[in-house]
Amino acid sequence: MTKKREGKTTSKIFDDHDHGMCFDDAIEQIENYFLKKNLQFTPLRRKVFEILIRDHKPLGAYEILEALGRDGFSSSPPIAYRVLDFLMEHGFVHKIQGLNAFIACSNPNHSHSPAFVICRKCEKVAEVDEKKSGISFASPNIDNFEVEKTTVEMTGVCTTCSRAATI
Amino acid sequence: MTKKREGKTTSKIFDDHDHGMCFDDAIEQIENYFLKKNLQFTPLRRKVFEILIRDHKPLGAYEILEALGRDGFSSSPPIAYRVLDFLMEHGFVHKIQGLNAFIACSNPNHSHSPAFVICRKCEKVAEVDEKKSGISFASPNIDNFEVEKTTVEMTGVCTTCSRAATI
DNA sequence: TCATAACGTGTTATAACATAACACTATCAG
DNA sequence: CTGATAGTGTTATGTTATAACACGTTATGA
Repeated sequence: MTKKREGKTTSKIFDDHDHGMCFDDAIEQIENYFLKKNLQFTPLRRKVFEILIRDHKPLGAYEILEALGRDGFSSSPPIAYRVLDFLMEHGFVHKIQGLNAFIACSNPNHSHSPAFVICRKCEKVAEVDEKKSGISFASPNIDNFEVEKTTVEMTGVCTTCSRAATI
Repeated sequence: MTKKREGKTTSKIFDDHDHGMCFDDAIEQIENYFLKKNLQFTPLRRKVFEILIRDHKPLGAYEILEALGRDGFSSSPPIAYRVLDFLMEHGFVHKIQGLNAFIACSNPNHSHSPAFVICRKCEKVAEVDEKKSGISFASPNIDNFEVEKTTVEMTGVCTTCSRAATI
């Protein structure tokens, strides 16, 4: 058994969306995207994305592999890593560095450099928009260094977990 | 042999400091800090810090272990991880999540939430000040979520590496 | 039509990163 | 002297990620 990655929270940023909506929308969006780009949205790729969007929480590669195995797919490590790399390239999945875990993108429709809010107790993660969250990178270029990718993760304790701790 | 982590750059942010100065200063600062806090700056802890500040580049835990071994210290994994945890707790070492590597802090004297600029070719890393770099977290609290720790890493290609590629 | 190249999936093996659990010593407060 | 704490050491193992190669399918195009 791997490390637990579960929990609940009522903090607004963690669940301010209709998840049924989110799931259907996301599938449709990703289908259209790959159709338009002439890329294959194969059963394996679809399944991996569904596993991630279903729970809408970060999953480790080996958790994804277990889920694949349960659903009759091959479950040797390169399977998951390859598909995850592919989905990340196209912005439908992000890696949470602080958890060595992967999460489906919440805003695949607009290009963005996402920031993540992570509860270190329940490990729930919210993807927040740069603008909404008040995070900003004032200068995209730092001293002629061309930034290609930014990782922003904010770790703390969500309201639910902090309330639970003081009861 | 582990992955290579070396390279050169002339990008200003990567070497706008006097390294000899930096080394001596850093050692003095950390000594004073632990003295003041009544914490032990043991030979092992000193050595790990020296290894990191010497090169002033990110090193993996196992690279640090090799260096420890060469210098006559024990080199089983927990040795490095424990000392690194200790030094990180006190802000003298940071972990670069994107590289699974550790680097000596460039500004141990003032509390800060550091941001890192990482060249994905030479893997050189610069620690930049939030203010100087134009990075800012406009709101420390997001929807009642108390942020305890932020990870900010910007990956790209430094001027030296991008010049080398086009020649 | 038959190479051959590109892609997607599959396999085995191994590398790279990190921690658990316990042992031993030294130091220090009571 | 005794027990608690801190620091280091050890063995073993857990967790995350990639290398290298095999095989089938599909598209290209000489």
